[in-house]
Amino acid sequence: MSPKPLSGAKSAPQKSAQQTEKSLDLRALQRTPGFMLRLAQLKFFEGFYEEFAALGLTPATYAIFAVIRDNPGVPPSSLAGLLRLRLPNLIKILNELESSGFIKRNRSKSDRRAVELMLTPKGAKLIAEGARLTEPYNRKMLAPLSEAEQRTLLELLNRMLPF
Amino acid sequence: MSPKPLSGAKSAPQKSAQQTEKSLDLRALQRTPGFMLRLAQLKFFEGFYEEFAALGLTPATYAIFAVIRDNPGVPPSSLAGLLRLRLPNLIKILNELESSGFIKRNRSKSDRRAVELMLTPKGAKLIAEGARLTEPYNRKMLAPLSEAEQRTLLELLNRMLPF
DNA sequence: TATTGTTATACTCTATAACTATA
DNA sequence: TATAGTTATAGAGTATAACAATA
Repeated sequence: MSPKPLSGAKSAPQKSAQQTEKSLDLRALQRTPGFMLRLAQLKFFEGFYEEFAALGLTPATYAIFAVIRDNPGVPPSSLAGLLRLRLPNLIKILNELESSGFIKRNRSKSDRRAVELMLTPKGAKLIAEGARLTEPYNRKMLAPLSEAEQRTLLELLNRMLPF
Repeated sequence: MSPKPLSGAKSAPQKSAQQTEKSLDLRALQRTPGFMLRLAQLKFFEGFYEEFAALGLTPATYAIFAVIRDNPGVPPSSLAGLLRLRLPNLIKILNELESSGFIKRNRSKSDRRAVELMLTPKGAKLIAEGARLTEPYNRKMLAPLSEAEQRTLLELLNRMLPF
């Protein structure tokens, strides 16, 4: 199947005047996976802020909470590597989450340099509430695709990445 | 560029609380399209900077050049809407591209507020050189997928978005 | 000496308000 | 008055360097 045609076809050779947004030739960018991925990611992030604003969750904090929930004791360095955040930038977020009472830092007994991250009950409650919004949010974002296509998209993204 | 495994890869077994990066449970995030899209986009952008650094192109300037090339006379407002950039941020980039001699601004005859953007020969040459790198770059980024899967991914992304 | 976490800081990207010149 | 473009500026997000504590 070929990429969906534009809302307006390429306007013939050239009018010397300006183009309106609807009649632009965007085919080159539509065939550019990096550009389309950026637009898709923007759509998801904008939708996320709308959907999760009431809980105060951002895409970054949602991911942080989810990883700590599923991996209690995970150290900041692993978390940073996984989420593709630089450690100093993650530390700033962790400081806020800890001072707000959502997470707790324990020093490892076996290596006192290491930190073990845990959710507090307050943090666990927050991510549980967030998780309840996740399915309808994803469904809304992926609405133009059938359920089979949604699964295919997710599978292809996973295969593209070194997980 | 991939998150490097922590060097603590000693054969010593881990304590119950400590998680190494390799043994983390990431299934929740792997099932989260927004997170996977972010990782995929990061991969494409990092690869882009490596591949196009010699030309001085960034993902943003590449897209700007491509749209002006295919739509000479396009106004900044349409370009911004299309690329999901705020107009003031686009203007800054356009100022640099113009003072470097890659693009030209013409005032519209019919509406003297409006600006028509064009590539200079220097700009046309640059995007032509960039376009030659595009196919091998995309192939490299999408290497884990078959060609049919690459087409499917692109089609699904296009269908997800309001083009 | 090397590693984990942390602080400080700079740079890029993005967002908002206000100004200009035309309409 | 409204619109296209522009400027100035503030805020996120992201990057590197250096330090403290521990190994």
